Amino acid sequence: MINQLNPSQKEAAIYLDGPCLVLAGAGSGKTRVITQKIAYLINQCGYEARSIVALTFTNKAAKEMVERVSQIVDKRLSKGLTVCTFHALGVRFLRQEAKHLGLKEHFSILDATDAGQIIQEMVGTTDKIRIRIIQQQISLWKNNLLEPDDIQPATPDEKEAQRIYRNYEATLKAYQSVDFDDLIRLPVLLMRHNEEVCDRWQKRIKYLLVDEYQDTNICQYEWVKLLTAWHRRFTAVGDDDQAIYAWRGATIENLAKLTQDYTDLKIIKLEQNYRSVDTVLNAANQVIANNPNLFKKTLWSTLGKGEPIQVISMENEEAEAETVGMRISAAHFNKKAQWKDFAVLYRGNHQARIIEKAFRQLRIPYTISGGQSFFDKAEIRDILAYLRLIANNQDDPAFIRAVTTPKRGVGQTTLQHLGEFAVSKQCALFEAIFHENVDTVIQERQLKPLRLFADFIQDIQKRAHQAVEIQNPTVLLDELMTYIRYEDFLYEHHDDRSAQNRWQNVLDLNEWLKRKAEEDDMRLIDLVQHIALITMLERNEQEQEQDAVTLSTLHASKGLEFPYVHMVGVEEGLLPHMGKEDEYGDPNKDNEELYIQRIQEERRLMYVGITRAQYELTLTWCKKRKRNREELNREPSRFIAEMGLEDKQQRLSDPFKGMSAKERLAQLKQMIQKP
DNA sequence: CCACAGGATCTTTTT
DNA sequence: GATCCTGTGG
Repeated sequence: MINQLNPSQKEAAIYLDGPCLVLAGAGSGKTRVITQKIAYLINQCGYEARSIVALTFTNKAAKEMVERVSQIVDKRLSKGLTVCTFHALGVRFLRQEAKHLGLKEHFSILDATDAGQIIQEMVGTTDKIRIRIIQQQISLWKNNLLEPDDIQPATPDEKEAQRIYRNYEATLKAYQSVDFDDLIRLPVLLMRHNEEVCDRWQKRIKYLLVDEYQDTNICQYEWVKLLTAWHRRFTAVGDDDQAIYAWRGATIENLAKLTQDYTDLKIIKLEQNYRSVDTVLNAANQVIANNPNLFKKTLWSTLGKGEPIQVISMENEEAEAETVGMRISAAHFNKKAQWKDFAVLYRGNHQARIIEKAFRQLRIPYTISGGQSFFDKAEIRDILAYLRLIANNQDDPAFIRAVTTPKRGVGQTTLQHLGEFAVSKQCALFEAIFHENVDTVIQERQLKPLRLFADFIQDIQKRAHQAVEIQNPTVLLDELMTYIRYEDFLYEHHDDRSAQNRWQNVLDLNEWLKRKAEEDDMRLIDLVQHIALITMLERNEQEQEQDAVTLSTLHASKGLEFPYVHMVGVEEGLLPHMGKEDEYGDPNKDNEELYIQRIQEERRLMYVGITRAQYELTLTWCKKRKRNREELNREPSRFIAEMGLEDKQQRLSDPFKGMSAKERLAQLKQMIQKP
């Protein structure tokens, strides 16, 4: 098995003497190295699977890795192997060590939306931009392992944010909740000042592998360092040219820091690309050459020269979507390629909508990867609020959502009274209902629906905590659905088509929960925490192998590859993306250093996009694009110039320009007949 | 005191 | 197109 690797890959896979950094260019087979290394550890070196941990950033990457490991390692031997995201390991860690942090085992995990709402109340404003800024600031502080007390506020805004941060922390504690950042931060804090816990985890993980290392933030760096401090055996795999999560606190400096912190660090470069033809690779290399880089590397491949890259200018975004669809359609028939050989990549999620519309009209099957999460849908959040409340009745946000959806005669004012009462009694909203003096603030008439609701939740709760065999999750879920009459609720509030759609989502969620509960032998309440980390509903095996064009954001496309790639909206302002000038603070003062760094990150994003293509790459940009109501004139992205496409042949204008629907169709037919 | 209907306002990227 | 916010009716 190991023999199928090239010399550098092999070296990376079998190096075990100490810390190891693998600098893996795009398409250089880094997943292969990681999976082979895991196999090597288990098959050749006698490591127990349970003592190996591999960390990724996305569930998708984790899932793929699990699959690939299972192909090369015997099932019995790979049992107990941990391959998951940083955050998922964080959940596992915190559940196990909850008591050391004054946290209950079934703490809630708040997503960004929940956190935003909490902050909104504390700031006392509806200004969404301001809330976002504060939320981001707090998140950044957390990712840099800064406690409220560590912060020396330089501006009034920062002082305000610090105040909120303190307040926010206290609120989370009261809710028995943690946010996404805490899933990494709290384990670090605990390991730092609890020797017993620290020791236990250090000895439990005998080998650690980290994927996409360039996307780690300070907190994650520290966690890796702590977890491996005892044996110092780990492999980090990354590519500084593909770092695209600085906005989330990730810092490429972590790669450099590694060389400083570990003087015996073994650095291995993977430079052979197994994915792309020369034209694609050259374009990628040319673009990224405009960025400074930490480690010099030159990608090469042996897949041949390839077709020239095409750049097409479009009149507007409708034309763009339609033309891309038609080109894909034509290529699908001409090249006898499958739909799934094509991808359309874009900067922002909102761009997907118009492409979807065009694809539906053209009858092109597609799947959207990334983008709006299944778990962000209102109906899903509703159901999850119930589950969260059942798992943790101190979760006030979940309580508020559940008790008001569907409406059961509990409104704003009642909740406000209950809230004030709960604050005075220092208890959760849910607990306040059962407080003996609650009738002093809430009239009997308002109290009745509250009590009814709380009794029901308590009943389910009691049974949900029992062992799996006694109380099947299926029974509890079905009972919950029946009690809250959610299907009726949906039909009362939406037209039939929409309601049916939403109800189907709920059924899908239920199916998923039931299946998962059975697979992993878990109780319903144990599953709730895992859901918080999942962005997309994992489809069944058959469904995910369907033949369809992939629509994806550039961010979500990392790690994927496609024979034919279209990147749309390659325009100044969109890629590189520019924030609104008048957002906050003055744009002139917006310091230059920051601007340069932002452009560099956008350039890496462009690089990621280009390197997704195996054989053919097409870039499109629009001369006009609608933004809100105004139609703006646009210019091609600077990155197009940077690719150094001198050949004028590569620059085309929309082949369907100015045509009527009928003419376009005729043109398409012609394209299909004549390659 | 509660619920709903219609209007304005967005849209970077994600665990 | 979807979510928030506001004003009006039950």
